[in-house]
Amino acid sequence: MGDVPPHRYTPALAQRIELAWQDRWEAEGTFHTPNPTGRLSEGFERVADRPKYFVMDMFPYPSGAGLHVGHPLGYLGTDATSRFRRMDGANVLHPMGYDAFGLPAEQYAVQTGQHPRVTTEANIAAIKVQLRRLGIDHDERRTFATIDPGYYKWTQWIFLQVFGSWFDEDAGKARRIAELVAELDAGTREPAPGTNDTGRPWAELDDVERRRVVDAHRLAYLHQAPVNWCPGLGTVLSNEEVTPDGRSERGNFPVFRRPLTQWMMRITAYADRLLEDLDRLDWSDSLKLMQRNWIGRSTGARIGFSCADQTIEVFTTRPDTLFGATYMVLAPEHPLVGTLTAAEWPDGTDPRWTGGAATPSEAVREYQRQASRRSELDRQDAGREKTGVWLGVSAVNPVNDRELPVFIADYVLTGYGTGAIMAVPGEDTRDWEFAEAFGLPVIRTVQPPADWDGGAWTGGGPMINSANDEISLDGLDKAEAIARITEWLVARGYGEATTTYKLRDWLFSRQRYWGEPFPVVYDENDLPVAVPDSMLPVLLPEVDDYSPKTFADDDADSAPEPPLSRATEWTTVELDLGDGPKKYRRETNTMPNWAGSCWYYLRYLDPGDDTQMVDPELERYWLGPRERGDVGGVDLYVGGVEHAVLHLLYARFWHKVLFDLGYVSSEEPFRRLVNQGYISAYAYTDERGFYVPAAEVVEEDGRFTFEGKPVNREYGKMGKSLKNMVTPDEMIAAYGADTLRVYEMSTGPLEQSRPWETKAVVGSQRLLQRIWRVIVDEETGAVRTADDAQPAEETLRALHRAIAGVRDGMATLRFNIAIARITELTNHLTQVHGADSAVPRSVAEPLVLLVAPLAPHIAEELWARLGHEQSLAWHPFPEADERWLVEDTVQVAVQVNGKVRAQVTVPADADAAALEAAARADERVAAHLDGKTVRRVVAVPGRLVNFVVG
RNA sequence: GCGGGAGUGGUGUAACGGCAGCCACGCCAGACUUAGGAUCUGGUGCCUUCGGGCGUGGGGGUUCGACUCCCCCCUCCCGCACCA
Repeated sequence: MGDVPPHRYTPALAQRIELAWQDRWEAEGTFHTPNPTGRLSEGFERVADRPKYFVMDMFPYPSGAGLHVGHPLGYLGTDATSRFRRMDGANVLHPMGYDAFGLPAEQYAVQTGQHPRVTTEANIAAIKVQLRRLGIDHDERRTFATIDPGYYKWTQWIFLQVFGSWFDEDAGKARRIAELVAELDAGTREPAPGTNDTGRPWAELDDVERRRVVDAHRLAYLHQAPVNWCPGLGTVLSNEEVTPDGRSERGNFPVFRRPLTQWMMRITAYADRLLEDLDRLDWSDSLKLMQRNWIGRSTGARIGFSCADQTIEVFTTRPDTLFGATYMVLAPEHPLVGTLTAAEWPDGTDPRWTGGAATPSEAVREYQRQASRRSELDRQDAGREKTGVWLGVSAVNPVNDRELPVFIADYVLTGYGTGAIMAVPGEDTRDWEFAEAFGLPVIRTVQPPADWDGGAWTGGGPMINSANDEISLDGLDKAEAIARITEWLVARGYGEATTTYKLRDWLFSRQRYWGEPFPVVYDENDLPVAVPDSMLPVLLPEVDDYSPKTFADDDADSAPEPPLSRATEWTTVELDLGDGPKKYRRETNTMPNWAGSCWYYLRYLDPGDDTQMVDPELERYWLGPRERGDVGGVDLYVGGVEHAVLHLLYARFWHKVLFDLGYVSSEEPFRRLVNQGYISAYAYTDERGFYVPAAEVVEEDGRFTFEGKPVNREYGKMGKSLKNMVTPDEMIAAYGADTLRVYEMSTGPLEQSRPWETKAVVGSQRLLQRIWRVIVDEETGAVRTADDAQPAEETLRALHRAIAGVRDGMATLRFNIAIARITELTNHLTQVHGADSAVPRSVAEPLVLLVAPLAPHIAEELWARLGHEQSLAWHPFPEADERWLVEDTVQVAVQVNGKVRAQVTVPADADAAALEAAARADERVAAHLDGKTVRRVVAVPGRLVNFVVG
């Protein structure tokens, strides 16, 4: 054991410093953020003239799985940002809460045999300890969990606002349901299409019928439809929670379609606004694109084809190709299939069309059976051979009376458009493939290029073969042709221009225990009734068995059984809802776990407010638009890209409803959003393919060995199964939290994913040790700065360059470049001022402040040792002085034909002529120019000179 | 298949259209040391006949000048995927 100087910045010293400062921050309420009004407004006068800055992480889900060093990455990024903005003069709100309802928490609880509240709260406590140990500057007064009754009371309240609203298509916004009723009563509005099954006028309906009509308008409505039933989880799932191969995102269980009555949220009403407002957000293009794709708006036309005495409605984005339709296809599940199917095959039916069956109905039945069995699982295979059968009938093309045989085929999906298509093999690849397989004709209506060698031509070109007695599209381009034919179809009553979306309404019911109960009861007519606000929250009852009834994974015929339905004392309730005490039946489904995360950012503003969801004045202050046309919202929201379509779409939807109803002044919840990268790690397998502990693998000459035996290196997620997990606790024990923070932030821009490399962490520790040594004498512990010394000019330049660089890195979330500039400054100081030359205080102090957002504990400690009594958390961040950013003299490169041949030193303000003269005076340049003709000279002041010679 | 993003030393990365590789890891050498897995200093893209030459996935182009802009191609990652 050698002599470590007694006052070196060792891991042990780092621990002591960190724990002490964490205590002090808490005791002094250093990170308490004052609100402009209300119960958290103490101290606001201190920050009243500051701009506000609301920075947030996607809150964690305390699932109980172990935390590794990748988890805090985003939190460290927002923490550095929050600390920087606070020092730089903003009133910063940086809160944290916990998303604690939902499947994983419940599953973990089931595994451990404990009540989900017990395990969830224990997990939350564990995360809190870790966040505190990392030194994160959350305002702990504002924390909450979605399972707190004081929180979910307002989740339920928001549900009731959604339930109490309808979407007025004319106004393009949500309105109160009472206004709908008033307009229906007054006769100024008719029920929306599809909301009145009776077919009788509103005035003639009885109370129950009227309520059914009204309920069908609501933004939250009960709907019987095929849903994603997951027997393995014992619950239904939203479309967003089902993977493309028909499995649950959580748990990877098979999912089946089966009809059920469930709560839905009418997010489709907001499809256009959700799509269009993306343009107003400061989000990455890739994220916006994911949302655009999910919403999936496509414009086209709806066209009716008559077939027997029915009309087959199709949706197409290419009405211009209508003359090229040669057959039609319905989805196997299409409702008209039964009615349209002919009694028998006409003579001479192509055997490929019959599926080998004796009659059309037999063929249809068999094909439907196959299709349902195949379901989602291998429908994904786009390259599969096209299959289908003919119904034995033909429809008529309204444009030319051509007979179009009608097929069913599983390449047409029930859920999209109208579930039926007109097939145009000439211009659609899928239709071409089907036509090939079934021997159907092709009519080209777009002229393919001369060298086109067959197949569907989906590109542009002039229209051909597209004329009848009344209209000709020939020669037109696609856009004109679409406009012309749509006009014709509308005029003749054959169709209309229309828009469809991939986005479906949001399935909002879950047959689970661990979620928010619906604030809804059912009356004697089985119609839903809102629980009055005064009776919120509807508390989640205690039950003996909170685990859901699950089934064999593949038991498609099983039916959901919500755990709450077993709480028989709870499910029926006597209430007086204004017409005397009556018995009601409670809703036994619970909300999906997305509900709680849809609006939590609003609750941070004052989680203790029991009188309202959010104080409008606080919302305006923290989230309101900054200027006309601004969407408002959280100033910086950091989280994983996996929430691109789930949480972020749902939260935007709720926010817009709240905006329409006047509860919030901002149009969007998250103004700027950044997806932090992931930390991955190498993993190693031995010759048997088993994972070996990654920490014990050694590298020699590019070879990796474990216990002397060679192993294979893989790269993947960090976790127990790959035996490559590294925890924050281990790293903090070995280096301290500040080192871990600096290391994680130094490995790249926040958005970037990166590999973990434990052996590189020491570099960050060395940096902090050097900074420590700049200020503290390792032998005596005394502060060794020179209080009155004037820094050398060179040192001042280094300092101000560092300040400018750190500010740039902080603003752009590229903490790696901020750290690089701090390192440069530190290295400069250690070089200029060796062991016996003190660093001027006027340089040491700004250095400490620059480091503070990234390594706050060591910075506070050094700041205190420099004699400051106050925490530096609120101290102004250093400003770069332009004077020291510009050099008096600069080195410029001299190029000859673009190649650097020399460096010359010139005054910084030297003009082009002076630059050229200086360059020509350099002997190496002269040598390169000797005997050649200088054709052109490019001299950029302060940058370079380039001689173009011939 | 469609759409998006990215390819820079052994590694993570950095470079307003202007000196490619800042900073760090690793590696090499030295200093202080009984010692070094501490610390400090120096070096470290490749090739080289030591003049220099070549280098940002490949190939073209624009430009006095391209990692950066444009076109084609390759590879990897992400998203969507029979969406009419």
